[in-house]
Amino acid sequence: MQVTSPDSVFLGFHALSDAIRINVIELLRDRELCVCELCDVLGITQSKLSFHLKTLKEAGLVRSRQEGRWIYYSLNLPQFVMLEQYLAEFRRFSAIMSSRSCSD
Amino acid sequence: MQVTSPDSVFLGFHALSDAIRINVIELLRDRELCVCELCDVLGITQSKLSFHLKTLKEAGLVRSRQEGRWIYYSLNLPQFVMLEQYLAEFRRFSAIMSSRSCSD
DNA sequence: ATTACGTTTCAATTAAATTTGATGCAAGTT
DNA sequence: AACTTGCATCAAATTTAATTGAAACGTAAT
Repeated sequence: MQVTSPDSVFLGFHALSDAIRINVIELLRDRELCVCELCDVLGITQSKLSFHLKTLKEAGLVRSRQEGRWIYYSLNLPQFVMLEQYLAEFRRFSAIMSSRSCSD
Repeated sequence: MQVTSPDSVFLGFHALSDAIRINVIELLRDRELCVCELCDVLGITQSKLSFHLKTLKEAGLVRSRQEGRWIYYSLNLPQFVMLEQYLAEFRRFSAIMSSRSCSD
C-alpha cells in the first residue's frame, strides 16, 4: 500500500515526528521484526507500541504480515522514497537560488 | 544555523507535519517573504502564523532577516538536505533487502 | 473445549500542540 | 513626543495526540 495523496506528505512526516516511532523504523531498517521483539528492545508496553505501529502503518511507512500468531512489521520503502523526493524538490531550488544571488 | 543534534530529526519532521507549515515552506521555496506577505497569501491571523514560523525556525528549516520593520523569512536549505539524507539511508537498504529476498 | 499467547482495540485519562485575542515592543512617520 | 505599522509573545481556551489498563480477538497448543 503506497499512499500518494496530498495529505500523505505531512501524514508521513507526522509519523516520523516522534522518538519512539523513529526508534521503530531504525530497528526495522535492518530486518522485519514481530511486535514482541520490538516491545522487548524498546521496553514499552505492547498497547503503546501498537498505537505507534498503527500511526506508522496509516502513514504508509510500514507494512505487516502475519505468520502464525506473530505479526511481523517491515518498512514500506516506496513511501520513504516519496518523502525523500519531496524534500529533494527543495534542494533543487538551492542551486537556482544561490546562482540567482550571484547575479545581484 | 544548522541543527545536527540527534533530536533534530524528529524536530524537523515535526515541523513538517502540519498543513500550514507545509504551505509556508512551499511559498518560501520560490523566494523569501515577509510575515505580512505570508499572512495575506495564507489568510490566517498574524499570531497564528508567527507560532508556525517559530516552530519552523526552531527546527532549523527557516531563517529570518530584518529589513527596516519587515522580517523576511527564507528556507534554510542545509536542514532540508539533512532530513533528505536521513531518509536516503533507508533507501540504501532497499537494494540490500530486495537482493536478499531473491536468494530465498 | 479450554487454555495460553500475541496482538489489537476501546474508553478514560493525561499530556501536548494549536488557536485566539490581548499586550508589548521596536522601527518608521507625522 | 505621539502615532502607526509589522511582528513577537503571553495566557487562556480549544483541539489533537499519547498513555494507560482492561477487554476482546484470533491463533495455536493441550
